[in-house]
Amino acid sequence: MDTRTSGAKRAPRERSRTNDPDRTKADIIAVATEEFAAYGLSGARVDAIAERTRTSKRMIYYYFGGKEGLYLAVLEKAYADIRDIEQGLKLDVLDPVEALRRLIDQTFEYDDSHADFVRIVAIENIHQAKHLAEAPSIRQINLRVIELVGAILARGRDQGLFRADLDAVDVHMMISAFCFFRVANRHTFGEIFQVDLSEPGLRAKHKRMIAEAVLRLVRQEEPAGGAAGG
Amino acid sequence: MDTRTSGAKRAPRERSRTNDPDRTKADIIAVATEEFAAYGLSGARVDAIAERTRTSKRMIYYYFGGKEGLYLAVLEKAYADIRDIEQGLKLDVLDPVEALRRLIDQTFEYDDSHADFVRIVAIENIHQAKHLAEAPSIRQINLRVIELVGAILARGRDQGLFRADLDAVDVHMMISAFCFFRVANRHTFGEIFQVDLSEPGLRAKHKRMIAEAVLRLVRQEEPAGGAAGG
Amino acid sequence: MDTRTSGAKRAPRERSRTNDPDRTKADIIAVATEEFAAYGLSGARVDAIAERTRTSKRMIYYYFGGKEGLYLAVLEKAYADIRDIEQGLKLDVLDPVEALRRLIDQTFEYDDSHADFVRIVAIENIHQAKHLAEAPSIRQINLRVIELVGAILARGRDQGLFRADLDAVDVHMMISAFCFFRVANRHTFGEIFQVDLSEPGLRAKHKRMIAEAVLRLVRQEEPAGGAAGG
Amino acid sequence: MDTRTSGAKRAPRERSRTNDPDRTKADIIAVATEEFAAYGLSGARVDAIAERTRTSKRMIYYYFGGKEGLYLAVLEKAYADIRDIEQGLKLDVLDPVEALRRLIDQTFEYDDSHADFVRIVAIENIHQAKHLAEAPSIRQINLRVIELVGAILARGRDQGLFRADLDAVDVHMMISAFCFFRVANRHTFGEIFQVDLSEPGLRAKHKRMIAEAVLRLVRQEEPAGGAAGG
DNA sequence: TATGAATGAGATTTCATTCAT
DNA sequence: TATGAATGAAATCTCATTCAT
Repeated sequence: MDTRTSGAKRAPRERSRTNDPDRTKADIIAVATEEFAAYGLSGARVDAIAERTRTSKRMIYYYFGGKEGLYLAVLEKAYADIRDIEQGLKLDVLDPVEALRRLIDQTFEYDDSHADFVRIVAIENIHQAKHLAEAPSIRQINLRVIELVGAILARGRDQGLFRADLDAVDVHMMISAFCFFRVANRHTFGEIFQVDLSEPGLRAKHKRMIAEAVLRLVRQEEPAGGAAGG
Repeated sequence: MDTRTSGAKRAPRERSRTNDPDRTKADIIAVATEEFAAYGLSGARVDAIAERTRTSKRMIYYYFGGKEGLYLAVLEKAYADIRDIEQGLKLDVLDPVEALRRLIDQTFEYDDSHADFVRIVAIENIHQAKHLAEAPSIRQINLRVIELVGAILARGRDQGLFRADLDAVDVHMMISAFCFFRVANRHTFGEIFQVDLSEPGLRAKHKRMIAEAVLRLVRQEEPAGGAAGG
Repeated sequence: MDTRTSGAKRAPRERSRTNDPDRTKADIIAVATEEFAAYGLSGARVDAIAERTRTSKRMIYYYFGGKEGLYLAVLEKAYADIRDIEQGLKLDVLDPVEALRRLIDQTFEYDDSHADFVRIVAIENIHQAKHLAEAPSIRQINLRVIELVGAILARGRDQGLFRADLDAVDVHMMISAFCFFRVANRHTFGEIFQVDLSEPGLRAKHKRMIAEAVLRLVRQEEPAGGAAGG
Repeated sequence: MDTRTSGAKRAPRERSRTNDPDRTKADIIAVATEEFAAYGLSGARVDAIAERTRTSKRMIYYYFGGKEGLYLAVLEKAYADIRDIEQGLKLDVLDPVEALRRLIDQTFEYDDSHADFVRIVAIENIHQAKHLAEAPSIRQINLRVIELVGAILARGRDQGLFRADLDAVDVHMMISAFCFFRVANRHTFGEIFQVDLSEPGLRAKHKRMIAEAVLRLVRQEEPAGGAAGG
């Protein structure tokens, strides 16, 4: 070859060659999720990801095109994973209040046990959701939760239990805000106020609190109520 | 990859020898705040900050020791700025309900109009608040808000208006969570649900909503209430 | 700094620090010209260029932005160098035939002694002149030669010496084609026909030949001439 | 940097198992010719070639040993194709002037309609014809044109029409130079002088011009001629 | 004969930081 | 106090090539 062209000098392999693309890709995504969650998009290192993978750095480029492509795959996987959980909640067989409480508990538990997901979403917001904007598949996944909330609210309203001036997006944001913040801002909040938000007692208290807050909010006020006046 | 395509390209200011260290430092911090808020700690570029500064890159090292020192200064400034606002709230002359409502409004407005602060805090959480941990001054500044909430809650409890099982940290987190999430997660939330959270109408609705949610939550339930039962 | 951020570990310098940007840039361009001429744009290696430079690879990016920026600088320099030569030819004091002959000789000598220039131009043609298209400064430089040829042709025509149906671009192409080909295609031509085009005797013969060919071509044919008949 | 932005993106052909080695090889060579012509030896990508081929990348290595072997095959094919054209010219039945004119026209047309050939030769010169040097078969193929020119010149000389001091290689170079340059340097020349050398009118003019130039050059000067004197 | 997965080696480029003045 | 030039180290990415089937 041209004296200036790189030529691959073969050396004995060390890694296990799977020839199973899906497994290879899933492996890379799993490792990358942790790295991106830990250090952010800019802070994560392709080398570091590759090192913890069953394959080599080269495969990241082979399958994902680059660091940003890998990040996008991680983002998609992170959002896709939620959908599976939402299935089987059987919310429609519960009365509205119970259904809403169950959905809140579900959200609380999910965020609490999926800190990586919470961090990835926080990171995507730092990037102004520009990757999300280019992955329309992700959107559909998440719209489902709005349908769920909307159905519960409608039933509650029909039964005269819930007020009519809040819609599904408002309520979902209320729920998400609390469950998300508790995990995403755990470090600054804990550092400043010297509390450990993951401590079981506090965790349980907050789980009750968010459910109560949302339920009190959506409940139809008795005519004589005055909390909102002022 | 280019994670910096978005973001306003501002023309570099003309440099002039000020010989006013405080002004120079303040200028650097102001520029750096925007850059860190826009790109994160790892994503921000010292070169980019220096270019937009009135002085040269060397000054960043002269005054702040390096990128991380500058970030720390930005972080301290971001938290310190809140204190000014808390002055003059005169919460103690208001009745508990009004005082709490006022504090909530204040938090809502502050986060809404200080997106850079919100983003810096989100970024610091990505880094697990390890810089915050080394800046004890920040902690003290922020503990004040807990005192304020605590005083309001105590008065309300004394008057039989507020329940006794929630403490200041719980309530502060409730308030912060919503106000913060609305700004920090604006991009992913807006993208997924196709809503513009900064739209004035929605903004006003959410401002009312968070106040109502907190007030309903802390209020002493009438004996016959049953919404929270299950 | 962040545990994941690269930090520069200082080591004693080895290279001579000039602090003379123009000299540094000129040095890089000179080396790069040889490398690009030898291996083409894709074939040249930034590492190889840097190694032969007084400075480091980093400076190539500092001053030229990247490999392609450096190539563009090389291209501009290559074309700019011709202009200097064209000055001082004093073609206007010679009679048309002599002026033309002198210009041809000049072109012949230039291409012959500037093989790198010839090769760079050949390389730029491989890239379809897309870099040239983005460097309008280069164009102006070269238009001058057309003016020179045009003036000579006009004078010759006025004196009834030259024919009127060939314009400056045609004649310039004729001259360039031969002078350029002799250098650019030296290798394949020499290999196939086993001749050394740089051998002094052949070189002199071809220099005479191209002058003669052009002069015979532009000369006004005697009425009875029949070379063009067929 | 992307040196590949230009160039047609063709959809990959559907692969089918042909089991026809010659056809497979010819297919690969055809695709490779385009790629090498478009990007040069270093610039062409084995992946890109393979993608546009009817077969897989592995076949390139199976049949040609590697990138350079494939390039060599392309080079050989490019030169070999000329031979077919030279057959059937029947130059020996024409008088010397007509024969020469016909050969010139032929060269002009060939280069004009085989830009890839021209580019491959230019590329091989960038590499100093070192591949050509190792392919003696190519040499023999091309020597034939020298015989043709030589025979014409000899006949012309015998008839007192042509001068005696130019040999076949000189004249062939003269012809080649012009025909080749017009195609090879089309891009820089066109860009600088803002002319389209492939435009039919200019093309026809240049075709006439090169024939005239060569014929005038080789013709025996009348004793009284003086244009070449100085 | 044929293929998609996989890869070592080296290429280009970026970045926080420091030096000479 | 201030600056523009300069840089080592490491990051991202590319490429010709080969393996397992």
